[in-house]
Amino acid sequence: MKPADAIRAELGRIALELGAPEGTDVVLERPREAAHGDWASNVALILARPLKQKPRDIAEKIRAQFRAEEAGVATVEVAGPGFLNFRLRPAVIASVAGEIVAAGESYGRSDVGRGAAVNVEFVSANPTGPLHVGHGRQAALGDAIATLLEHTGWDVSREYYYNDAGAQIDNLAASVRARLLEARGESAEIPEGGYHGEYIREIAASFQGDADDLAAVRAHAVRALRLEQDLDLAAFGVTFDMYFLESSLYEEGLVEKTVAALTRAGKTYEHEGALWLRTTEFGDDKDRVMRKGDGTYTYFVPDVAYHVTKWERGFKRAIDVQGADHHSTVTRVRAGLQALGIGIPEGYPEYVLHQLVTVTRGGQEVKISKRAGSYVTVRDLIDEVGRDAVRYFFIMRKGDSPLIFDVDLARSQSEENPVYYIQMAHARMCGIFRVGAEQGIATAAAVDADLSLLTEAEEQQLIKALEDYPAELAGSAAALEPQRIASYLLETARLAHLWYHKHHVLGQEEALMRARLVLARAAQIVLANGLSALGITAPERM
RNA sequence: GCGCGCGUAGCUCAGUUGGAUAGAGCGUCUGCCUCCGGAGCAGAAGGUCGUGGGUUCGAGUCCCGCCGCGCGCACCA
Repeated sequence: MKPADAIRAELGRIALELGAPEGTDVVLERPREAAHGDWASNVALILARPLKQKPRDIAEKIRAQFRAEEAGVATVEVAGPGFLNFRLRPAVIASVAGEIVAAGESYGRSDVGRGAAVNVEFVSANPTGPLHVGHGRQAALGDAIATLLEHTGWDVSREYYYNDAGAQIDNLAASVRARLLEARGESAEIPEGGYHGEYIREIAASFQGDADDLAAVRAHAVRALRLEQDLDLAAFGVTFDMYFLESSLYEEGLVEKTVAALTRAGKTYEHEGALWLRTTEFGDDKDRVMRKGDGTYTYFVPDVAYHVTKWERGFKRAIDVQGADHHSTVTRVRAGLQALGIGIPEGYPEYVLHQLVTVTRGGQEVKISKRAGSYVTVRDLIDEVGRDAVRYFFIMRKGDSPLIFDVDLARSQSEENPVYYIQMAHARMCGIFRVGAEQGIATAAAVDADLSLLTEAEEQQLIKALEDYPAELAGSAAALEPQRIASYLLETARLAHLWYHKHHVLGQEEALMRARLVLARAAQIVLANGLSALGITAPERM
């Protein structure tokens, strides 16, 4: 049993004895001030109201009844308005290092998801050009969220939705055709809203067939760009379980079927030649057109049909990672799903929206890529700074905030670069074992070492951080916020560097060295597990 | 104008879902150090958490108003 669990159990027992209501949540947290101990609890403050007593009086009673010895606690203090501060025996803290080494790769994982199926949809770019940095942010966020969910017991399916049926695909086809005609010596204009990038010329050049056969041009262009995007994703190391084509919704009649179901449910009406959905019944500020006067559907209708398939495919949760410029779809898609009245939960799907990405080099904003013309591509970034740095930078800020991608910092091999700093901490831990082996020292991180020797302040601090990893992972996954793990890793790396610089492992007296080897291994494991949850490699040397 | 998001140290940002005296890195200042791996360590200065109210034992965190910035407001996607 972990130290915190022992305290929690003891607090729970006493709370019940004092007459606390059933289900009182005993919360333990890390005090901000080190002077306040290793763990603190606010139970006494929580119980003040139901017990109709002063918080400090309750705290005193709890302190009096607390069996410190059994819980591994050295001191219990009542502080401030009624907090209980606990200080653990150093040996109890140190013992955690052994548990981490014993758990290894599985350390930090949990089973809160109980194997339930979750669909995580991300990137979902239109096949009209190479992936841009916004897609990159989605790829990094989506993949990390998916992995975090896997590490907390969910059965995750990564999905990519190709909008291959809309007007923008017509623009793509027309753009390529314009280049084809141009090559044939005819004057041709890229249409309004068309695509001007260099890649359009490349696609035109690789087209073999009749330039007047627009359907063939279109099919060729979509195929070429899907391939292109696959290469972008491969370079990023992201793989999907499912690629879903918007066009298949039409081919299989699912759009029609959804419209019919909505009509049958009585949630639609005809007005001025169009078919409307009563989205105002579900929180929208005005009703929305589903079928336009020309008989075609507005974009959110296939989106609703698509999400119905997610539900019908058995996904208890669906998470969509999108740019914040799409936030207007949230209400509409959810409204459509609710209007169907088929038991889909209200918050389905969940959305993770992110703000814009700005790329800077030398302090100046970079806007242009050679091939894409008007925007920086994911591939440009990966080629320049590497996959790991791109991933870390894209998730180190919460999605709600705009992201500035500093290329100079991302490629820098210095400790100012957070990715480098974290990976370096991992490599250093590995280095201890490598150098030890080279010197012929037995460096097995044996869990039977006497861990009570790990009493230095830096050691205790590092171990406490390592102990927090499972809770950080669970919190990060629950909130769908990978940046928490990014921050956590940075702080943990800092503590690992600090310890490494101050206290040597190799060359110490045997028993102490054996204990420190366990700590080095524990730190290595946590850093590696955390990096892997973010889709970043943990090099053994750099 | 309406909707969503953001506003925390000179700069870049954390802030564990409402806890105690709001933190880190960079930069600045002072003093050490040259170690398994490229520098690091100790300390200092730096804040009205945009602003004004509210909720309560307690607010950076929740609610309302205002200011500023971003995004979206189509029978486009």
